[in-house]
Parts: sequence; structure tokens; C-alpha cells
Amino acid sequence: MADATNAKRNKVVPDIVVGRLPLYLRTLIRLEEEGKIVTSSQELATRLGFSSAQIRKDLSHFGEFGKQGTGYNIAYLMQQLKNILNLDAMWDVALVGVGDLGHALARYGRFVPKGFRIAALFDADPRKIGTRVNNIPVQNSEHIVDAIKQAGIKIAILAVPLDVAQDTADRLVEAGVQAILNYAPTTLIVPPNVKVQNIDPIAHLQKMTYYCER
Amino acid sequence: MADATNAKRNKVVPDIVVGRLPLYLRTLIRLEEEGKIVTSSQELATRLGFSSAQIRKDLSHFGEFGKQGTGYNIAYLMQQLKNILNLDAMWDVALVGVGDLGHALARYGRFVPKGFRIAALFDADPRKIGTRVNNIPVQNSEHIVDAIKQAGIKIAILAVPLDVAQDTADRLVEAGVQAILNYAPTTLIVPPNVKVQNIDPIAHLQKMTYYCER
DNA sequence: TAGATTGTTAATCGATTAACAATC
DNA sequence: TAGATTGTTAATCGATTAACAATC
Repeated sequence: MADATNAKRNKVVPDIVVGRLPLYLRTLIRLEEEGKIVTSSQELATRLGFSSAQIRKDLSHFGEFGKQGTGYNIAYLMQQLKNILNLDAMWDVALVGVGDLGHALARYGRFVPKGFRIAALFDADPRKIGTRVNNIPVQNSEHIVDAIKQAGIKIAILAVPLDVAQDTADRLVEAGVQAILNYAPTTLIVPPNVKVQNIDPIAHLQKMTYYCER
Repeated sequence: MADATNAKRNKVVPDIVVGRLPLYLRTLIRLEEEGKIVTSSQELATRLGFSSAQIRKDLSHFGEFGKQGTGYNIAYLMQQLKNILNLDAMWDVALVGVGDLGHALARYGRFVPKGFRIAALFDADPRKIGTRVNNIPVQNSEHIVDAIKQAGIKIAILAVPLDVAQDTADRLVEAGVQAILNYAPTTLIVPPNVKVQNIDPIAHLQKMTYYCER
């Protein structure tokens, strides 16, 4: 591929920069909803609480998307970011663990419009297996490796109890999963080619209480 | 207060360091559950995927907690970290928005053992007001400012729809909330003395798809 | 004692920002 | 044109790591 975006793909982009791209995308969508056609690094910066230099610098890792004196065409930059983040087509996602949290995630309406479809549910509880959540059948997690392989699923959300989290992650890796959104409060050990993002509300709260006064 | 921990409180600790303390605490709890009495920066580092130097350096911001040649007494370091993070007593938390996610959070069993008690629920939906979730009554969010003030609540979890997120945050701030765990996919604008932590599964997933191959 | 590990220093590494030429 | 804003460079800022004296 010969365009600027992909020409720069070979250089390593800092992970912290990649992590900000979804926030840029989110903000652009918002601006578009407000009827705006173009924006600037300054406007994005104000919305996000970043510096405008950071936004320009971040984007410069991937190409040139703006016009001097004018700024960025919102629709164009959105499309470019979606392309960079591999969001051009829908991703199928496996959700493992259909407890309260898994249930809420299975019904979460924002996944599909943002490019993610919960395509398979797994649980170990025989009472849940065979039931449906949001019209998706809950499968026996004993068959998780084959089922995920067969479906070609590359992304998983892990919402299982702590004590089976690492074991489940091992099986997801075995099944070819490349990205795990981990809700279990533990550091998963996975091969370097597998990405993990952790969501732990307790850790977030405990970070903030450092600054809190009673 | 005269101990080493608080003597160092005056110097500004980098926010990124504070954010790692809950992970240290989490790992120490795990080690204690495994029956260990002492640990080392190296052991913690291996569990967390950090460097041992980083762990020693991070802790050094707050005092001296280890013994050369021996390492750290787990119970002692746990207690110190809890003290540093203001986790010695239970924090009351207000949960705003009792949708699927709010419902799951209200029933989440890990808050209490980790020092957080969901003490009040709020929702704008008349059909939900007056009902109970996990035996906590859902209050009318019209009265949120007074109710939170009266209860002296300093921490809130925001699980409301995007379009009312900023407005709700404004009211939380007005009510004296110092920390907001924000599940709405937007950057909240709050005064500098109010801490916000964002949890957005979509942003996490989109960060990982950058590295994924179909 | 010998071995192990801390706490700290200094060096390294990486990220952010200020500034500005280019140019729309 | 005049004003605005980009993309990039270089400087600054901050975080991480290597190394080691101190010492348990």
C-alpha cells in the first residue's frame, strides 16, 4: 500500500499515541454530530484537555491529514483514523463469563455502532449454557478453543471470576485470540503478540482516594 | 504526623506512580493469600510485568518499607499502601445511573472488601425511582445534590447516558464530590481539585485493534 | 561471613511542548 | 493579501532503568 498512512506503518508508533487515537475519533464523531465540517488541533485539544501540539504530533506519526490555515476535515480525519485503527469492518468479539457484568456487556448497545459485535458468549455454569442473552446463545466454555477457532474470532472480553482468569486467558490465546479486554483484577500473562487491556474499577477508585479528603 | 510516609506527602508524587500503587496492593493481597510472608521488588515485578527498579523507586516516594537482603514484609507493606491510598476506612460511593451497567456495578461484590460501599443510587427514570437494587433504594436524581451533600459522599460512579454525563458531573461537583469514576464515553470538564478516571471499553478495544490482524 | 536485596544516584530513554517556517 | 493553522524541529520535561553502596 502506497499512501502516506501505510507508508508510516513500518515505523513503530508509541503505544501511548495509539491509545489516544480512539479519543480523537470519539471527539471527531461528537463534532460531526454537532454539525461541524472542519476542526483544528486546538479545538480537539480543548475538548480533550490535551495540548494542540500533542495532537498534531500524534497524527504526524501516520501521515498528513490537515491543511495549513484551515485545520482538519472532520469526515476525512475520522475515516483515516478508522482505517489506521482497523475499524473499517466489524470485529467479532467473544465474551467469556456471563455474570452480572458479562450480562451488562452483552446488552451494551454501543459496541455495534463502534465496530464490535458480540458474536459468542461462553460460561461454565450449566444453568446458563443454552440460554440466550441479547439473543446470543451461551456456549459451554469447555468448548471455547474450538468454537473461537471455528468462528475466527480474534478479540475477547474476559469477565470471569479471578480464580479462572489466567486459565481462561491461556485458552483464548490457544484459540488464536489477539486482543483481550480483561475485567478480572489480575495481570494476565500472555505472549508478546497478544494485547491485553485491563479494566479494574477498584484500581481506578483506589488511585483517586489518594487525593481525596473525608 | 511524623512518620516517613507522611513526611514525604508534601512532595508531589507523579500521578503515574500513584496509579501503580493499587496494583502493588492487589499483588500483595494475592501473595498473602498464597501464604507468603515476605516478598521482594523482584517478585512483585515479575507478577506485574514491571522492572524491580521501578517498584523500589515508586515506593521510595513514600518512605522506606523494606529490609536489605530480605525484602518487604507483605502485611506491613499492605498496611502502608492502604494508609497512603486513604483506604483505612470505608468510603461511601454514590452510583448515578441504574441501567444495565449501573445494575451490575450495584451488585458487584468486590467493592466492599476493597473499601468502597455503594451507599446511594440515583436515576432519572420514574419507573426505577423507589425500587431497590442490592437492597439500596434508587433515589430521584433531581435531588442528587442535596442527597450527596447530606450523606457526605465524596466519590461517585457515573453510569448515565452520554448526553447527560456532563450535566450530571456538574451536579456531582456541586455536591462536593472529589472523585468520579466515569463510564460515559466523554471527557468530563471538572475543576482541577476533582479527580476523574475514565472507563471506556470501546476505547480500549479500539486501541487493541490497531495491532490486530483479521 | 556470604548472599541477597534495598534505597538512591546518575544515566538513559522517551514523551511533551514551544516555536516557527511553510502554506492554505 | 492577512490571518490562521499545519507539520516538524529542537528543547524541555519527566519517567525508567542500570548500577551500586549500604546493610540486613
